[in-house]
Amino acid sequence: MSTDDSTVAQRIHDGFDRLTRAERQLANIILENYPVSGLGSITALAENAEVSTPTVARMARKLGFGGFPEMQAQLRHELEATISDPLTKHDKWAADAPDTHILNRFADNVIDNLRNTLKYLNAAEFDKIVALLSDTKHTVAVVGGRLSHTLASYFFTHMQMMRDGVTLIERNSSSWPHYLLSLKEGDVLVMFDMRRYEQDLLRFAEMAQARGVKIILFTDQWGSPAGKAATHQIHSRIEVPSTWDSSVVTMFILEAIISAIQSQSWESSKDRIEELEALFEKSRLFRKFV
Amino acid sequence: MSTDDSTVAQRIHDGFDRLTRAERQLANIILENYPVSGLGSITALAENAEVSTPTVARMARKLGFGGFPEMQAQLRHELEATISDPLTKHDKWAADAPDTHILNRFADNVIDNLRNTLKYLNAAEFDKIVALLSDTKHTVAVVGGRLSHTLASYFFTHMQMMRDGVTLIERNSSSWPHYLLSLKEGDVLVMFDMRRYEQDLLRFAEMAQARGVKIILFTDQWGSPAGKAATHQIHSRIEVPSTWDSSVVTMFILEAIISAIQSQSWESSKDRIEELEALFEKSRLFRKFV
DNA sequence: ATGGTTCTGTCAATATAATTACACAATTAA
DNA sequence: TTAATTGTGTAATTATATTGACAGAACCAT
Repeated sequence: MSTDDSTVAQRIHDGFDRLTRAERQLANIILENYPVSGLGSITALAENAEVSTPTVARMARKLGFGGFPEMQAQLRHELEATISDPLTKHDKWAADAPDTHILNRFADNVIDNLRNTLKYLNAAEFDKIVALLSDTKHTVAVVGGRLSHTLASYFFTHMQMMRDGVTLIERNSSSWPHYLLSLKEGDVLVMFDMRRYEQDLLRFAEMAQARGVKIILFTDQWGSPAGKAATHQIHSRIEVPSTWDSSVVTMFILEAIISAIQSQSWESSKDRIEELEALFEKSRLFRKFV
Repeated sequence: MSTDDSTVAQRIHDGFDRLTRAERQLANIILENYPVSGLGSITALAENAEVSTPTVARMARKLGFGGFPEMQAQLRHELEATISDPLTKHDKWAADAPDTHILNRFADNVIDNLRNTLKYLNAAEFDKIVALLSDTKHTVAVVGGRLSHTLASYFFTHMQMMRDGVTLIERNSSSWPHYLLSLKEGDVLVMFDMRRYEQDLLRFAEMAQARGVKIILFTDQWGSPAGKAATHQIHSRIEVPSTWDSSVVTMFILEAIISAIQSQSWESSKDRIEELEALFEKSRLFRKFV
């Protein structure tokens, strides 16, 4: 009996002549709503095709499977191939390196992370976040954890170029109460808290929430405990073949947000940016190196 | 409990905040390969998510189903709808947003950047960079420009966890001569210089090169002038539909490098990292907030 | 640190699914 | 028509999946 990996549909077609009356009846039901009808229990399938369960089991054998569960596993396997995005199946990224090279494995993984993050990211919520951050009537404070401080800093740098009233909260939590004092009701706190969630950030979030501050939380797929206090949160997929987690997807979202804010407030920020560029030009003169 | 007919994915998202740690872990596995991973037995799913079977059953209840089989039936039902609906497209990133939404445009663009960057990235050179950075006989200094300082800082933070002799050079270029003094022949300088290349960085690179320092330069597709002085350089694609450039691809390569260094020097860095983690645990006690 | 609370896994019980054995039905060849 | 053959369903058996009870672990507030 063939133990190849051809699809169930293929096997049914190839072996159709050898099938008996009841089996053909069953085969047609399977093909009719393929492959979903084959994914329930053997009993359900048998009832659906109006044959007995042993008929189903026998046919699975006849098609070369060890039994019904084996055939079902094959169906699931096929389904997976059908459903997954062809983009992720891009076989190689760095052409001159083997598939197993870290660059290729990393690339597959990151794309997968991005895809799964975006699949479940709510676009309406994204837009709300952009609106909140564009609103210059309220100040924006940015805070990050041990490893995510860099993301906070990256975001801050760009925000600062676009608008007034943006603060980067220092890494050292002993100074946080001071920052808290200056946050008023309606102000916005952008927080980063990834795996190995930090106590201090949770406390900070709770206290900020108590003051009526709106919190935008960037966290991972499992969710920081600070989520309880957050107005909006974005979950990024962060797992990669590494000892550490990946910030790539979060960075991606930050950039998309920055871009959205920018295009939304282009008129008001255009001058600001030009002015800023001019200042940098000028300051360069002072910084003659050596 | 709601007995509506919303999708499992929907329910997971709506109820995510109410889910516990193990449940979130499970939820992510379900969403990761949706809906296929949920179509096997409860046992298989539990193993896949590394939780116990009762956790799976409990979550199904929590999401408003009568039990696991009921949830599974819903998954099959959804699948049927998805498969028979020819309009379901898999070529969108954020499914609930229009093609023209910034998230989708950004995603297309970033993937393109990644693809083109990797296409022209030399794997052998990548490996040489990894080897250079793994070599603890020489020190590593990291320096960035106005906007790329965050990348420098991100890289530094991770390098510091893996090995000794890593320095982050401050943003302010007036102090750079001091850093230069401590760089000896054979030492490694990691430099970031993207579009709007900075004079100071170029000078710094030249002087470092004169001292026999090996320079690893991260730059954009057009190449920083500091490339003349660099031993190795990596060009990332940085253009996106935004006023600013994207750091996503560079971040990706940094993480791949970090991962490669890590797995190469796992034996020697394992203890270091454990020790570090222990120290962080301890210091947490001092950091009681408020 | 400590006691209370919530979470989560192990194990046992129960329910369901899948297979086997077998008897009868249908089909075919003489 | 009838004996042989093949096909099919029922019922029993076995295997597997699912759920429930509980106890230890983790977490949280004090």
